[in-house]
Amino acid sequence: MEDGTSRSLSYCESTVDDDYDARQWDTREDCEVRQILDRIADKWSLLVIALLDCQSLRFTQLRREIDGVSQRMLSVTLRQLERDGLVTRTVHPVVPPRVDYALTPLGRTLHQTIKALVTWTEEHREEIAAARADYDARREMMET
Amino acid sequence: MEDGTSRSLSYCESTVDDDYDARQWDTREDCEVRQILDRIADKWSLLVIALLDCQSLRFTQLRREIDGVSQRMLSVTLRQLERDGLVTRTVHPVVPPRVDYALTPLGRTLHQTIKALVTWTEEHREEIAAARADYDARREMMET
DNA sequence: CCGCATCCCCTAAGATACTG
DNA sequence: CAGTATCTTAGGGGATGCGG
Repeated sequence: MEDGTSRSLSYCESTVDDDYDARQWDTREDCEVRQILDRIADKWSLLVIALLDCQSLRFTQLRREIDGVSQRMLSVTLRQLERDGLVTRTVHPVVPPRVDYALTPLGRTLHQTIKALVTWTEEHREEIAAARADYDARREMMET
Repeated sequence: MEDGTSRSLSYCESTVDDDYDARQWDTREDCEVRQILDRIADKWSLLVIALLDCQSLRFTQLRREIDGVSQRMLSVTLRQLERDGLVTRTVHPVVPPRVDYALTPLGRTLHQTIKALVTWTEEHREEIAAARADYDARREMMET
């Protein structure tokens, strides 16, 4: 886990307590936290995890539920989530083929957090819509 | 807000309480929740909000903190966050110019949720790393 | 038929240079 | 210093193919 660099401030819950630095965690692009964040904060990953709560869903079901996803991106996203140990992929050797996707226990812990994000969005969408309208109106004023 | 379609299940906090359907919210691509989610779950937006906790930061400070971001994407991201009412942009008319970015009260409520996501990532990064190694090892086995 | 992998195309992100 | 304008590149969408 340790790399050789001198800047080893990765995830410092650390000694500094009252020094409220913005960077409490490693912000380097190649750091593990950033990589994982980039993955789970992904547009499609988020939706997949949000949908796979308790139930398991088939590929086509997910495709139907997640409006706008291409089969390629869904495939890639599921593969990545499987690799990260967040989703299980179960192939049923039947005709026509049937593949079920479900959350792992680890994925289910993440689901809680994701759900909080979705809930936040639902609760504040009107405020955001208002802010956007306000911003756009202001800009229109400036233009003229 | 209402569109004419019959499928009006957008954001049903609704009557159903124990019916645990996967799709409790509108999954349509053009729906407001999806649009906002795509914005705040964005790679760079997430990091900006995570960094702007209590303090305000200047453009260049953010650029330094967020390793790997281009000035273009940082600029675009900040503009979007400002439009969404999550971030304030304060221009100080001095030479050299100074622009401070800070979270709005609304943005601060989102920060809590974002922080939870970062915390989750930090807490489970070893599990994910292990899952990845396991997955890769398996695939290597299959190949040979 | 379903679940993908592969191809091609195009938009959108990244790097660089330039301006108020 | 804090951005915009320009060019390049790579990642995502759409169609096709194919194995099961």
